[in-house]
Amino acid sequence: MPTHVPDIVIGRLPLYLRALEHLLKEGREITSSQELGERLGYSAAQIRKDLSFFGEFGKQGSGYRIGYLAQELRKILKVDREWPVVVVGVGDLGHALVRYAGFKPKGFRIVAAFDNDPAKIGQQVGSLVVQDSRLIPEEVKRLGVQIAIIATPASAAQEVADTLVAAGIRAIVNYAPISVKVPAGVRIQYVDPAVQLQRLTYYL
Amino acid sequence: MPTHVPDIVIGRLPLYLRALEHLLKEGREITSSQELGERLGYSAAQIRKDLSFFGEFGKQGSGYRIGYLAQELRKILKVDREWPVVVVGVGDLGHALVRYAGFKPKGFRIVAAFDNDPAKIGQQVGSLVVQDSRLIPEEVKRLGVQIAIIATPASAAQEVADTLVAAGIRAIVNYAPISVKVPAGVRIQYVDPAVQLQRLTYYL
DNA sequence: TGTTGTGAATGACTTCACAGCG
DNA sequence: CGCTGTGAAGTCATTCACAACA
Repeated sequence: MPTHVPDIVIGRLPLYLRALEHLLKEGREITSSQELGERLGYSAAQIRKDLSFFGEFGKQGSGYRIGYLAQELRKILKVDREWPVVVVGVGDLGHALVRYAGFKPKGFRIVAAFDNDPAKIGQQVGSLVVQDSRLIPEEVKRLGVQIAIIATPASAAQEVADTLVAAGIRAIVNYAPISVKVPAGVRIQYVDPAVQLQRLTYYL
Repeated sequence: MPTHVPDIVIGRLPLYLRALEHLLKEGREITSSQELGERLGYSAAQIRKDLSFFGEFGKQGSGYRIGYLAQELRKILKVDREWPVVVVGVGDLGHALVRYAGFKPKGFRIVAAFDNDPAKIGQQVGSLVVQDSRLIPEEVKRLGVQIAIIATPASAAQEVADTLVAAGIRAIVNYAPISVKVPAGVRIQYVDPAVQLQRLTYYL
């Protein structure tokens, strides 16, 4: 429905949702843009403006019903369902992501893990068995997966990304420390642990 | 020297540095804002403008000497040295971060790991032994650490952040799925694996 | 010629401020 | 009365476009 929503707004919505879920867990039922903003470090106006891209969710004078707004945000973000996700690269980081308990309650389930190291293929990780990377095309198609996490070394990331995209993947979170090229229409998010730290040292 | 540099510019510099290091590894000596931009998905003008906050690093007609520009960026970002870093929370994710090989070449070394779980305290992780979280204040001071990574559950993150800040930490990367309050002057970066995924589903 | 560095122009995002309504 | 939703204003970021120069 919204004509066009800036990426930067979409990027904040999961944070709003996360804060609402925490409030709910505290037993709260109503909140305000003011309170949300204080928790998250955004202005109240920012939050109201962001939400206004999608509709009217609050009540003048009282604020937002937390459960309702959370559910609306889940719908907007399409996390009112469970998305299957594959992980490629089962080193320490990939291993941790495959076992990460935080995905399930947020709408994601890791359904397959791949590696090209014969020593890792066949190993049990969480409830999954690591599969040969050569099976990515057929498994991604078979499982109907659209989302992948890359956790390989930098040297493998571009080739893995190409394979994933060819197999039908349309969204990638890349933990490998390199930028990869993907065709228009494929979204990608970067998480390089070292880059996160390097964004802080300037200020020290 | 620069009057004031927007955070968003600082946030891109580590990506420029990373791309330059990859180019160097490919044996290249010279690059251009054009080429860098194509690799990273930014406009050439963006890159030139960003660099112009800090000085003049290129040559008209030819471009940038890669090794030189990389070294200048390291100086600007203050990663032309090795920063000690502590990790709090040694679950799967913390474990992977403590052992992550990618920090060292980017200017960081994990010098201590803490957890409050008696089953984890005393365990060897990489070259470190997990210490009791109660030792954070004295260890952070003793080691002179200014940077911390939080990889605890959400429920512990605020208390851990408070302890870290009180101990002298001035920069935090928070992998816990919650926003924490820190006093002005303490910088914080968030990496919530589920949020990264939730930023993608909207577009599917 | 090719590419930088940079003011000027454009575009995008955030904040303001208040009408409107519960 | 308090808080939302939202145009308008203000601020910040990006792109343009070109002089300067190797």
